[in-house]
Amino acid sequence: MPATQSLHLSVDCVVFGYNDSGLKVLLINQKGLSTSPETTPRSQLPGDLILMNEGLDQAAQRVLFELTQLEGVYLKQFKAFGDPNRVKELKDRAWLQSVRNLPDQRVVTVGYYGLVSLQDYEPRPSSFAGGVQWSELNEVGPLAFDHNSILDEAFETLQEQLESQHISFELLPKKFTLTQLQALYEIVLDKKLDKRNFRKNVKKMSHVVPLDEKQTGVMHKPAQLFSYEPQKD
Amino acid sequence: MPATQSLHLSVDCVVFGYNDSGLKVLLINQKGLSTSPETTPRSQLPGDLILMNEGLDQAAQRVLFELTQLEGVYLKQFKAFGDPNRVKELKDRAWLQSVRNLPDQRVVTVGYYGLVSLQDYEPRPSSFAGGVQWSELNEVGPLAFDHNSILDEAFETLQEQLESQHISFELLPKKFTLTQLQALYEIVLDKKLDKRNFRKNVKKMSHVVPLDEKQTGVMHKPAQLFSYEPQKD
DNA sequence: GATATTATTGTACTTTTGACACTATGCCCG
DNA sequence: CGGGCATAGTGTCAAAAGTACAATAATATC
Repeated sequence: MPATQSLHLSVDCVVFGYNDSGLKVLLINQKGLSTSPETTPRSQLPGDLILMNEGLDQAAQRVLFELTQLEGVYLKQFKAFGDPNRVKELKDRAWLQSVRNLPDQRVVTVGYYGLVSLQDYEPRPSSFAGGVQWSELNEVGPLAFDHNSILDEAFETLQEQLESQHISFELLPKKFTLTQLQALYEIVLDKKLDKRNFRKNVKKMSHVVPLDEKQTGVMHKPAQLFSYEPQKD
Repeated sequence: MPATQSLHLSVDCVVFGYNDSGLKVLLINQKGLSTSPETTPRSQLPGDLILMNEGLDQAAQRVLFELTQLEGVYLKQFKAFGDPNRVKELKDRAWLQSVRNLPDQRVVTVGYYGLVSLQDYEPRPSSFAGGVQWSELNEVGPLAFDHNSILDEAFETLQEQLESQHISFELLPKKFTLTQLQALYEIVLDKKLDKRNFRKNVKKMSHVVPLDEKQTGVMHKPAQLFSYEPQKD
């Protein structure tokens, strides 16, 4: 008879936030405890153990809300991470000991990526325990645990799914211009796109509909606003 | 302080097997215990709890081997299933009670899909405890737990990834004909393909290389054999 | 009203996709 | 050994999709 299994299960959320100044990722800072040298608090992805009576998607929503106050965010599971030593590194022990009943327990985590428009979800950073920050994607330093890998895989998933899954609109304001949409594509896919060809393609998408409204507050020709209509298609 | 988390983690493998007679899925039969009416043993996907010191991929390989003797199979994680009640249904209790120390424990499972060629991996069904069978995909009856959903999602994943991931070759013998490759595509994608256009496309794939060898044992013009060369591309 | 700034639009070319039917080869059998 | 059978193998044309490319239009500011 095998030994009784004993491990923890968590969810970790890689929340991407977008506005005209670029693509960011939401990180939280581990609380205090910078006593010893190699245990200086690091940033990490918002994540925590799931509760006994909640599903995984539900856990991701709850954990994200509890840690960052973000609510109703588009979240999608993308991969489980289960290396037996993923929380065993020295650098992470101090923090684990400060928050877990069983800090030595193995933890398997289910990764979610999340998408928000930084314009609609006005970011309220550091409003919570330990601090919350939107960090420029390519300025993310070393994170706790294997969170750098999780972040990388989440971004690769985003790149793969951006076009096929109608998710780009989750990163934009409800009303957006085609220039904004194109800039988003260029940043996520990391390549320049031709403006006229891009617009030709968008016109074929029945789920992107023009509104009777134009951009305001800009000092040049205001652009047509569009919105995403999921039902169509 | 939250209650200590206590749950089990398993892996479940949806192994697809292919030969000229179609696409099958590997199921195992729950052992005996058909005492009570609604607890007649059902088939299920090969799966079991992970061990404390193994990774997820490793667990999937081990569990598959222990339950079905299949070794070295292409396995890929596709989704975690964590409904809190996924192992709580009445129909599944008898079996759980017969095999688990803690039959009431919540179980989250990580789903893997697997691919084998039924020609190379000569199927040795019912060689093991409780019986092993290759079941025609559309003749799968009600399975234990949420295994029907897991199977469905695995198949959808296979359909989505077949073309982009060079995985079709895992379902074919090492040496295969273009007709076999096309038949596989037609079955997995569930649509007829044009022979000439299909071959035109294959010729563009540098990882599909013709061998100096032809089909034997057929009573008609023997076809050219091809093989998959992963390094190219 | 001139200027600055971004929005908006079309065309020619290339590449890819999709529809479609006949000839070739090897085996079997008489 | 020749005819029949079964599957292998191959090319062309039209439509659609993708790609490169630049001039005009609308608004705010000064």
